[in-house]
Amino acid sequence: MSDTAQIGNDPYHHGDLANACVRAALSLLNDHGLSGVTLREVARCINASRSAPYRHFADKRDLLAACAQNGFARLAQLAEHLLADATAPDVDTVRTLLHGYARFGAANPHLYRLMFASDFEVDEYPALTAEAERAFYVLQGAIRAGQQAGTLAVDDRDGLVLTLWSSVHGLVSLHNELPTCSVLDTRALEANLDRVLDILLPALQPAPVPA
Amino acid sequence: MSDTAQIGNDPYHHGDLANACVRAALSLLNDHGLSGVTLREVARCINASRSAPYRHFADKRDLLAACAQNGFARLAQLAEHLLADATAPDVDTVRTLLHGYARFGAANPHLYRLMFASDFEVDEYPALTAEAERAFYVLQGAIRAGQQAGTLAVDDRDGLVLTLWSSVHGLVSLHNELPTCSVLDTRALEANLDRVLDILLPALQPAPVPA
DNA sequence: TAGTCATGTTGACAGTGTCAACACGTGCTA
DNA sequence: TAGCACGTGTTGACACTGTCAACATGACTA
Repeated sequence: MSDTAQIGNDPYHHGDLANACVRAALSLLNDHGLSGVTLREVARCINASRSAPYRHFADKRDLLAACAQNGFARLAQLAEHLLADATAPDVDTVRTLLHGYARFGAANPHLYRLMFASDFEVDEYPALTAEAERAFYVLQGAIRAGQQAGTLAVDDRDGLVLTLWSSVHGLVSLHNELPTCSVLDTRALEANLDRVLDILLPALQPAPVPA
Repeated sequence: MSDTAQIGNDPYHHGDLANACVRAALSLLNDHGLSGVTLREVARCINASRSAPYRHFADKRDLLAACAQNGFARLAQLAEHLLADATAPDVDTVRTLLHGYARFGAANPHLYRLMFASDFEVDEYPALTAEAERAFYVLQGAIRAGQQAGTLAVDDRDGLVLTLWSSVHGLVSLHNELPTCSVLDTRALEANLDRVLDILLPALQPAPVPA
């Protein structure tokens, strides 16, 4: 049994239609927003017939869930990449990580909204939820590693990671959805993110070694 | 010129169809989510014809924007109510205010998503954006009043209000959209909110008077 | 009294998600 | 080697949607 799909040889059978659908949908989403993502338009983009996607996705929601999962996967990949060579993460490492997160959200506003505001039920799409966790685990793991290495302070207030996560997500969401809101003070996303992190990250700064 | 619309006397003219549309749409949104809001279904709910809403709303987006604006108005009203008899807001006042905010978001998840994730352009719907600001002004005003009254500490880190707002909004969003996410630790929204506020609000606690 | 205007209705159309029925090609099996 | 089953892609069809033009209704006004 050959598990390598043949591509291009067969004018009738596409070869990798599922991935092609996701890529086309992501492209439409990025260019024209959610309302621009149409099963028929997706099919047109990949030169397939209207209902070809139905061989690979139960319905439109199913395709959109695959797009959201792709987004979470890329977000987690980005986070992992930003931490690749940080054996002892410090405050700056965490700051860099969260800036990368924010930049991803700002660069892909429609996808970000699909990921975080499309009520895919958990039991309906467990793989999606699992993928969504990955990026969080990267942050949590980095903080734990830093704390073990002594490059990050141990903070006994157990809500710090939750607060970090909530505030960064909330800030990205506000910037994407209500960009003129006065609380944002007409500043750029990353400038505001620094304002937020200046408040939250000192708690992770290790105390200087006493003389 | 009588500005009081007569209601019910005329079987042909409705009298207050615009508000009836918003109410019906909000009800459908609450009960069946955004996909359950259909202009035709809205019209059915209020015993009007398919395209009656078009006399009061340019298109479906326009009606949805009115729903979102209604949501922001009610949110601001709630915040103002919670502050009604707080002449000198203290940390507990702020905490109560933010709990009210969170409870509203959790009680109306579909509406909350419509309010914060539906890219209504600012120049397209200036009234919506203005209404969205109101709730924020309530928080900001309360904090300033408390600082003037001495019941809240003056915090010179100018991102504190932004951090509060972002983290509460982000937390509500996470709870509504990814309720099983491990960062939420299977706790209830308001329990998690307290975890977040335990980290952020001490900065607003006035120092005890030195002996 | 006639007419103007806001408001509500009906008919129509293109576009959409979805499904059943059919077509194609690959690989297994008798 | 012949036949068949199955995964994959296509076409026809249907109900539903947003939207608009044309028309109806009734209240106010010159």
